[in-house]
Amino acid sequence: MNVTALEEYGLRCAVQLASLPEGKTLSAPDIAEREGLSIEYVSKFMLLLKRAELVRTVRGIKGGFALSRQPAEISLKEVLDALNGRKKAGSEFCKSFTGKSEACVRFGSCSIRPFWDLLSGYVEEFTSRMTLADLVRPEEEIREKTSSIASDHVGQMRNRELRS
Amino acid sequence: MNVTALEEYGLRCAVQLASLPEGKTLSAPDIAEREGLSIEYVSKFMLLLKRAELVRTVRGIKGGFALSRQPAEISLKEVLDALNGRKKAGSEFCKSFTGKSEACVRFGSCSIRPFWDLLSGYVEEFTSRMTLADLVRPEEEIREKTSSIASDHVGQMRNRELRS
DNA sequence: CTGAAACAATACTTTTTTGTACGGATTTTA
DNA sequence: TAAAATCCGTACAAAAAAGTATTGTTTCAG
Repeated sequence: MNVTALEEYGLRCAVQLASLPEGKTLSAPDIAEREGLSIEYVSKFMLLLKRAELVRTVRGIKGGFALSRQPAEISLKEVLDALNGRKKAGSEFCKSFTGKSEACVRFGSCSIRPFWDLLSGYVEEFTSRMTLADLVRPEEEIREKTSSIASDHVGQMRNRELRS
Repeated sequence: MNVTALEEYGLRCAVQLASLPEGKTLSAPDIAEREGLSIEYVSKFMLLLKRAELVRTVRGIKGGFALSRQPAEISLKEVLDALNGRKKAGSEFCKSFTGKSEACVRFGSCSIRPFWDLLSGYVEEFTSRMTLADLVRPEEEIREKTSSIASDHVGQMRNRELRS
């Protein structure tokens, strides 16, 4: 389970936009400069973010990129999904299978799937509730927020247990 | 953030061994058969697990593989690390950098790093406390266990907050 | 109106990951 | 002791991901 390059660098570019004053735009060369990345690579990320409608663009000289919504209204999950383009997370492995069999052997009963599902469930919740605005604030405030996400998560799991 | 093929299929093979009666071994062809994977591919995983000393082998005809410890004593983190072979999780991005700069631009102050660190911290804790034994038990018991891991996690975060 | 600077899009190259193939070493069994 | 079945290890091929290059379109400024 690892972070992809697209997620890592694409998120950085998004954070650059999030730290921009309202109404301003930033050009690809500017972002590339600030992040120490190549202009072409930055352009690639920005195109993905634009297609996901997270970013709006201004063309022509003096053009550039800006977030299409407030930083606090854009979850990290949205950003990461836009960059990652729908990967097989968790249960996708059950269908697309590499071996001889048509599908996964454990079709009826499988204890590995719930393991991945629980883990990725937490990741989803965490990234859904963190926003771009959180990543332009000082470090200390992040820890505070994650703590509350985690305790909500526990609450939800308890509820699921009770219902079942 | 996605699960690699090595993690997914390698873990399955490890679980096959975990569900084996004490003292018994399972050959690569057997595992391949049970998982619907190719023998060569299975051999690759088993080699990795052996090198990490999670698995012991018996050579020659009638040979095979067995876990070198009790399933309950082998964490999923150990298995996944063995398969994944030390990837750049989180903070590795700060050093190995793709762009022009020597290292990451945000060297002094960075709020993206703590985000990944907190997330991967949870993943580490989760996978450290789940064991192979957990994955051979029925699904329902997994949920129970994950719930307790999560609430401990919250407790730890609270403590960190208080100390800082 | 023309050139410069920017976004848009696709094609291309390189590197990594995924998965297979094969030859050698080891041990049991007949 | 020889054959068969197994692990061991590397080399190889195919696919995907990571980055780069290039060409086209838009817009501003002079």
